[in-house]
Amino acid sequence: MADEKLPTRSENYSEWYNQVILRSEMADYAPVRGCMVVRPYGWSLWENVQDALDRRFKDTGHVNAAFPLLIPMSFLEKEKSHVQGFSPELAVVTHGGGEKLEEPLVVRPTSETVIGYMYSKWIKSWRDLPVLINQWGSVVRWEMRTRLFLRTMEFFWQEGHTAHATAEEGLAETLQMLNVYADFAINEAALPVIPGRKSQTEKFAGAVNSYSIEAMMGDTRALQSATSHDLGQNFAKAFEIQYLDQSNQLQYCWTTSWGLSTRIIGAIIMTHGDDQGLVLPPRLAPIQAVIVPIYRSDEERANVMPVVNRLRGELAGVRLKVDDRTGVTPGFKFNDWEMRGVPLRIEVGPKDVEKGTVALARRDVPGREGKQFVSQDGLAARVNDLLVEIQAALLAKATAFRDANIHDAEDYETLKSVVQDGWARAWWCGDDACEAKVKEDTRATTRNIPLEQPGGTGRCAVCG
RNA sequence: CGGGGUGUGGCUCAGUCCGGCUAGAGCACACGGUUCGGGACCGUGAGAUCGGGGGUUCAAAUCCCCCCGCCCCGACCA
Repeated sequence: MADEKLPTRSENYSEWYNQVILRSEMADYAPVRGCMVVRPYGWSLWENVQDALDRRFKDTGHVNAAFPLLIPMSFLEKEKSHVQGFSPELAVVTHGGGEKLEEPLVVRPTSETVIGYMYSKWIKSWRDLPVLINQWGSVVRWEMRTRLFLRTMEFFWQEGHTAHATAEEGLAETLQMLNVYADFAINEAALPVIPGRKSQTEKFAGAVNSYSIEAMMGDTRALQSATSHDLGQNFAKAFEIQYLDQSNQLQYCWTTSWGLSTRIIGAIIMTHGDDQGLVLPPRLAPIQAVIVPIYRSDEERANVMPVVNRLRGELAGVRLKVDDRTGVTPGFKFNDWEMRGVPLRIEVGPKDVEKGTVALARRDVPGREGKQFVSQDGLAARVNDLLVEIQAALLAKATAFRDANIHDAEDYETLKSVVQDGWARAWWCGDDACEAKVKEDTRATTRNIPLEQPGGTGRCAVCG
């Protein structure tokens, strides 16, 4: 709880981002460089993310399971492009039980290989398909540069791995889960993401095609917020995941994988946060509303607390915190909860007790304009309505910001200038050379190819 | 790994160029009092092998040599 003001978002975005995380007590630096400790407040947000996703996974027929952390090196080597893509960032265990291991083990950077190995044992018949399994856990990638939540060496995520009988089913699964992510991002996290397909150079190591949802951060940079991969038969062939079809023919399965990580928390912070700190979408916020009782004397306290306790009871359906800390002033508490992004603050003081009111302050509208005095009667209904309203307002604001920073580029000059401070939406012929040229000239990368095409000329903005 | 910075109580830093007495400040922390509707104030107190090692000197946070850590930019990426 530092007393100093945050750096403003516009003045130093990355410093602002770090300070918001540290001061809101979401996470902390670990003793190992590049790693992160997720503190209870941050983890609580992650649990809400997990719940929202798990509901969706179960609705689409998936079940959870757990696979091992350590994977024999030889497993990764079975899929050529997979090992090529991941080998530079592997953490490798060479010793165990005080002795050098015959075969090194890698700490999983992702689990396609072990899961593929298990699937090959489990799947024998078309009756076994589809296999729809998800795992919650953490993975390790030896990143060169790290940032809290956005890119740490160990990160928490879920990874779904499915096996199907046909290419069509595999693709349908890939797109279904992409849509699940988009639905989650938009409706739970209030992130107006754009779902689409990655270019061939940007796709996952070992995939036929990768799909992603891309979100725009407050500095207009893009953040890949979840991915869904159509693995074709690449992993099925590497691990011999085969089944007998109805005509007794041996067939390779078609597999998919999809994942969403704690990076989404970074996305939420960067998208919604402001100069006062975090702004959390009500549907995911660990604390949706905080009651700050205000009193000076024991007598005032005796008048205020019964009202606070009554309101606490009435707000039973809301994730609520009553801040009864002594020794800090109400003004301090206001700022403290704003830093933590709590969507609604309810102030109850002696004047409110007298008038039968409370002060209601919404986090997404800074300053006085976000504060109103309302009757204690019907407070629960009003709070619930406001939480819905705030959720919608955050999405609307982020959508407006995103759209204001996406520019159509029909020719190369326009494209080059537009990507300096926003996203360009441009036609592309699909050629790697054009993609490389853009990256060379502007350092901008292709993000994804939206599933819904935007119209326009249909002529490549790079090569004409 | 390349380029640029930086290392001094828990945090942010001053002091280093030009060596000098007991290493300072603000915040945070503990206790007491006054406060309390937008980050309170006063007093008292605790807390530091000045990143590590070596050297020069009567004397080193400060000068010299070696090592280490961390931060930012680039290559990599959920």
